[in-house]
Amino acid sequence: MRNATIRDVARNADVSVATVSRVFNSSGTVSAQARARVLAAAGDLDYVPHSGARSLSTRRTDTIGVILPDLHGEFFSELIRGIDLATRARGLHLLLSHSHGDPNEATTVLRAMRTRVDAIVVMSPYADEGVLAAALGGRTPLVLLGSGGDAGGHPRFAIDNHAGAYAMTEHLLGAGYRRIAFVSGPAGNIEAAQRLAGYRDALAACGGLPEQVVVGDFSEQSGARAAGLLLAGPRPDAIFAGNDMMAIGCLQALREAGLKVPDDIALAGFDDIPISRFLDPPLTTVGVPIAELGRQAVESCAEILATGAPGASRTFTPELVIRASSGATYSDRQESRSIEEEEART
Amino acid sequence: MRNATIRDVARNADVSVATVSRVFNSSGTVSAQARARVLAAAGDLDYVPHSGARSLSTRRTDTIGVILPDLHGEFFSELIRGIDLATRARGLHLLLSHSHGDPNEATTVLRAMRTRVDAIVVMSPYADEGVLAAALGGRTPLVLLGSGGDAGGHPRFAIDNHAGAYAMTEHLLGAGYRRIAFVSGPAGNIEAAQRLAGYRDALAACGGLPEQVVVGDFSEQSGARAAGLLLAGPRPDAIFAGNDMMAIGCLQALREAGLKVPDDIALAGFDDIPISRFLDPPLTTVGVPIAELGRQAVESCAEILATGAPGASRTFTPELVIRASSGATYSDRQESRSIEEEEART
DNA sequence: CACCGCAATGTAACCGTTTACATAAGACGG
DNA sequence: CCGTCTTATGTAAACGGTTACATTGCGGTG
Repeated sequence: MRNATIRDVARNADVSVATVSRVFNSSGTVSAQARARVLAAAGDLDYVPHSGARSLSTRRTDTIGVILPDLHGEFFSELIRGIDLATRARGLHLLLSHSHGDPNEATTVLRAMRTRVDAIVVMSPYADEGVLAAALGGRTPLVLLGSGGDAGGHPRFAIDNHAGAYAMTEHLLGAGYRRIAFVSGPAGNIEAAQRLAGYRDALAACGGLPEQVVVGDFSEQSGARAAGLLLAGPRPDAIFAGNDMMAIGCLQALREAGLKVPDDIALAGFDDIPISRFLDPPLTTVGVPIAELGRQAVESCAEILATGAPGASRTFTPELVIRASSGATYSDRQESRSIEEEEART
Repeated sequence: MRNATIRDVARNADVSVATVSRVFNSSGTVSAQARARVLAAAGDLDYVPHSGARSLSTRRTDTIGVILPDLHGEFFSELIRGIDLATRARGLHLLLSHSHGDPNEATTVLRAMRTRVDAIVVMSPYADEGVLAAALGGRTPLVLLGSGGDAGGHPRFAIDNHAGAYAMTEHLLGAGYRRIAFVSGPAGNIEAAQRLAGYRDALAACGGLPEQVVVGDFSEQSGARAAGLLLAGPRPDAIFAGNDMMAIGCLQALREAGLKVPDDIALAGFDDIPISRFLDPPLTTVGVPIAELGRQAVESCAEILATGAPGASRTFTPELVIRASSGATYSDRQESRSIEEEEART
């Protein structure tokens, strides 16, 4: 009940193993008759080439490894969806893992993945890229997802968090809000820091309006907690949450406190995860092309594998998605989603 | 710049390859000195065993393959999270793919995965299990996730959709609603059919109340569409959506129609995805231990790999999660989540 | 002191592919 | 009718591990 090997197929088809291999790889030349016999024999034996043996001799695995910081919530399911789409389109497999912020853990995961994949996509908003690259021994191509420190020559696909947060803050200011609070992502998280900076800079540019910041951890729970804290002090007239999940938490806390959004207090998020538009009120947020980000990271891997050289990095400038929660004109339907992009060599 | 091999390590540590292998596999006996030299040499050379070579000789890949029908939404991200947790805990890798309902596609995906994994978890609410098993040639252990036809001896981890839907319908009846509409999942989807049957049977048991069914496809959009249709006809006093995503779509459509939930119309969902409790009003739904389902499927794979024999199937009896959307007492906080389970040999 | 048992280690076959190279068989022009 | 080219095919050596089996050295025993 052993699995059939290429030799079994060769024997049954009355050809050599080389011919069978050629048929399965569409390489070299094979006569029509031989090909037919091989395929028939392979079908009979239910032959599938052993991927380990193949990768041993070709030094390829046709697999892309993906390491994400977390797997909670819709952001990551969108990201995985985009990644899966791209790998499928290219006939690649997808090996998935996650790692929390801990660089040691990330290193372990990377090393374990190293020999099983041809390239790795890492989203690590904490760890130093140098550490990551070192864990790979410089041999496995690496593509970075999300903002971070120096990319060290690896392609990076990120969004311009500062610009997004700046634009959103400007939008809220433009709508007349003056006491805008910000619910930040966790300390040490680079994306979170950039969003916070965008918010701060926009306030500063507007005559130095006072800031009000509460730190969360990107989860719904922390958003609810943050809203609670904000309501306890001098009440802001708008809350800008560092991501949509926290905005959802805020929304719930505000509701429980008996406040109407946006009448009593405006609310905005960041990411534009799919549910945002289904909230009540629909959430004004910063539109991030999540799935597209994943897709391009995989394409970039494929490019490295094909050409041998790392391709260009790309920073997406996110677009405001104005919905009812910020009190502005309800314009959910317009949502053009024409993503501006900006090319940049690292 | 070749990757270091076991022979390089052996040479540098002045031992044989067998000793190096023993160190890396904690097998056989190795003296403390030899072990130290091997580890030092391996560190110097940044040696990582080639997984292809290893799988070629051990016939193991230490990888679990997972095939899901879709990757949209929070249900799947929860499922993947549970699966990832379990694989990590066991030192296994996770190869992920998805396939739509099409059995041919599922077969292709399965065959492509076959040699790369030790066992496969498949969630396929459409395809015939026989087809799946055939694609594997009976050699790769298979664990099924979700309801379906005959499992053919493979462990199956599912929830009792009928019981869940029946209980929810009873709950709505108990709350006084009499014109309860059901938004069903797509035709041909077994889980959807079971939920529909549960709804029907509960109505029948209650003196044969009239049913009102609209077919959706488990997406938010289809939920919104369904609610639109229901509002066009004789208006129900409660809507029971076949999953939470469609309930979210319904919620939005109802809101746009100017109806208050639950005052004007009650609403219930199925799955208890994490966001459900953050909706306005919080959604009454059928609690499914999503991540746990994924976790157990992986554990079952591990069991097969360890013992060689397929373990027991398990059907989870879901629990009602009563929140405000059904108009009953607001009891979100209680949510005990003590999952009843039911053992069953297939 | 011969012998046994055991711990530590080495040797080499094998796992299932790919592929460089060799070979064979026609086809064809001269 | 013979080189030469082309096309089709076969042979065997990698690829990098694991592991059965052989070997060595040593302490303990009768």
